[in-house]
Amino acid sequence: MEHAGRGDPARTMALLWDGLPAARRGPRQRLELTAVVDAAIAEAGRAGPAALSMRALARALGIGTASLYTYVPGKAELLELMVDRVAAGRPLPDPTSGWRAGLRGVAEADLDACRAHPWLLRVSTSRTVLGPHVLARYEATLALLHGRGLSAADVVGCVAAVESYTRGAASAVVEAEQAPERTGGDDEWWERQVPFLEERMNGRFPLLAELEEAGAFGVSGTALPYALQRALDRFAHGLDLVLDAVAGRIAAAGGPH
Amino acid sequence: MEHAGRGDPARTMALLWDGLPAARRGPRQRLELTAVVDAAIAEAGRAGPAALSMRALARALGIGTASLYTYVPGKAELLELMVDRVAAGRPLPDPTSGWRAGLRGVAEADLDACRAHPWLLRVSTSRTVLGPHVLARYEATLALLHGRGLSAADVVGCVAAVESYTRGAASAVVEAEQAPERTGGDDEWWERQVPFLEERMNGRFPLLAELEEAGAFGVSGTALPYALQRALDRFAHGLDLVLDAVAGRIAAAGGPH
DNA sequence: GTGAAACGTCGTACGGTGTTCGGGGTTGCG
DNA sequence: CGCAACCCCGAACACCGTACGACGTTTCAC
Repeated sequence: MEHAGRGDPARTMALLWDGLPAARRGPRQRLELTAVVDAAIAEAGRAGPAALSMRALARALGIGTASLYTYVPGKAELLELMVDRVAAGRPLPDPTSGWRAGLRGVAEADLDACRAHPWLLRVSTSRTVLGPHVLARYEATLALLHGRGLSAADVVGCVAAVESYTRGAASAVVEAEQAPERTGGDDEWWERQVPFLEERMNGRFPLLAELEEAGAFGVSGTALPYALQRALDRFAHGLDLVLDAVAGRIAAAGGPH
Repeated sequence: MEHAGRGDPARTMALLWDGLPAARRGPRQRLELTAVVDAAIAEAGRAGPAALSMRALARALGIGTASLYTYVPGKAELLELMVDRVAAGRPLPDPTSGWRAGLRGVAEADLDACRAHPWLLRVSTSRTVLGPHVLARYEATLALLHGRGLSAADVVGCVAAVESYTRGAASAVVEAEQAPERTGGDDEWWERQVPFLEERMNGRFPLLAELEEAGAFGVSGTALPYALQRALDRFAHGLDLVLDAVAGRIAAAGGPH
C-alpha cells in the first residue's frame, strides 16, 4: 500500500530520469508529470500522512481518478517520484565548512523534510529510490567523509549509521508532532495518563522514579508541546553522540579531521 | 489508522494493566483478552504488515467482526496491547555481563522482534505504549547505564539514541527482508535495475563509482539475499559505532566502564 | 485526403478496509 | 421470577486502490 518499488523497474526508472515519454498518437495529456507530483506532495501534506488518496489527488487536479493512471503506473511509483522531488528541494551539504557541520546539516535537513512531509517515513529505505536527486545527495554526503583516512566501507558505513539514526529519531519527532492533532489537546494526553500511571507503577520502577526526580525527563523549553520538545532535544543529543563516534573513527584512522 | 494512542487513555491503561473488567450482568465473553491479542499477533505475522484486518482476526477467532469491539475499543488500542505483549516475550537484559553487551543485546532483541513482527515499526514511539512489560524493559535498559558516572539526562539520552538508531536500522532490515516477497525474485530486482542505472548515472557520480570499485558496497556473505545481508551488516557496524560513542561518554565521565 | 490505429479520458464496478447501529439472545442480580 | 445489563453479530456506511471498457481525439501511413 504505502510501499515503493513494486512496479516495473524499467518504467519507474524512466519516469524518474526522463519523465513522461513523448506520445505519438492520440490527444496530448492535459497535465505535466511535475504538476501531478507537486499536487500529490501538496495533497499529502494537507491531508496528513494517512495520506494521499488517488481520488482526492485527481479531484485537486481536476481530472478523473482513472486518468491518474495514465501518468503513473500506481501509487507506489508516484511515491517514489515524490521522494525524489522532495530530495531536489533540499540543499546539498556544503563541503567547505567541515565534515561535522556538513553531516549535521544533512541530518537536520532530513529531519526538516520529514517534518514537512511525514509520508517520507512511510516509504521504503532498503530499495532506495534511485532517482537523480536522491543519488546526488548521497554522493555529496559521502564526499564529506571521503579522503579522511577512512576505508571505503567505513565511509559508507558511517553515512548509513547517521541516516539510520536520523530516520529513527526523526520518526519520533514526527510522531510527537502529529500526536496532538489526533487527540486534540497538546500536553493534555500526558496529563491524563499521569494519574493512571502513578497508581499502577507505584514503586515497581524505582530507577525510572529516581531519574525522573533527577530531571532526566525535563526539556529545554516550554514554547513547544512537551513531547515534541523532548523528541527534538533527544534528536540533537543523539546526533551529537553519533557524530562523536564518527569523529572517533576519523581520529583512529589518522586522517585530517 | 495504524497509529496508537487514539482512544480513551483510561480505557487503554486499564486494558494494559488489568485486562478486561469483570462483567456483572449478561453472558460471559467467550474469549480471553490474551487469546484475542495472541491471535492478532499471529494473524499480523502471517498476513505480513499490510497487516491485520479486524475481519480476518475475527474469522480466525471464530467470532463475528463486530464482537471484537466488545473486547477492544478499536484497532489502535489492540496494537498497543500487541506491543506490550511482544515486549513481554523478549528477555530482559542481563546486567552481569556489562553495559555494552547488555545494550547490544537489547538492540539485537529489538531487531529480532521487529523482524518477527514487522508491524511493530508502524506503531507510535513518541506516545510510548505505557504497558507493564514495555516499562520493565525500559527500566532494565536504563539500569545498564546507571551508576557509571553519567548524568541522569545522559543515561536517558544514550538509551534514547540507541533506541532511535535501532529503530532506523531495523526498519531498513525489515524492508530488505520484505522486499523480495513483494516482487518475487530475491536479488532479481537489483539485477534488473543495474542496466538502467549504469546508463543514467554514467559518469555523474564519480565518488559512488570509486567507492563501489573499492568494495564499499560488498557484503559479508552470500547465504542471504544481498539487500538483506547488507542491511544486517550495516546494522551491526552502526551499532558498534553508537556503542563506541556511549563508551566515550562513560570514559569522559570517569565512571566504571 | 482519408482511414484506421493508438492513445487519453473517465464512469463504473470490484473487493477490500475500520467502525457503527440495532435487534436478538443470554445471563445474573435483586 | 423479572428485568436490566450485557454479549453477539448481520448489515450498512464511507472510504480506499485499481481494472475494465466505451468513447472521443489525434496523428501517422498510405
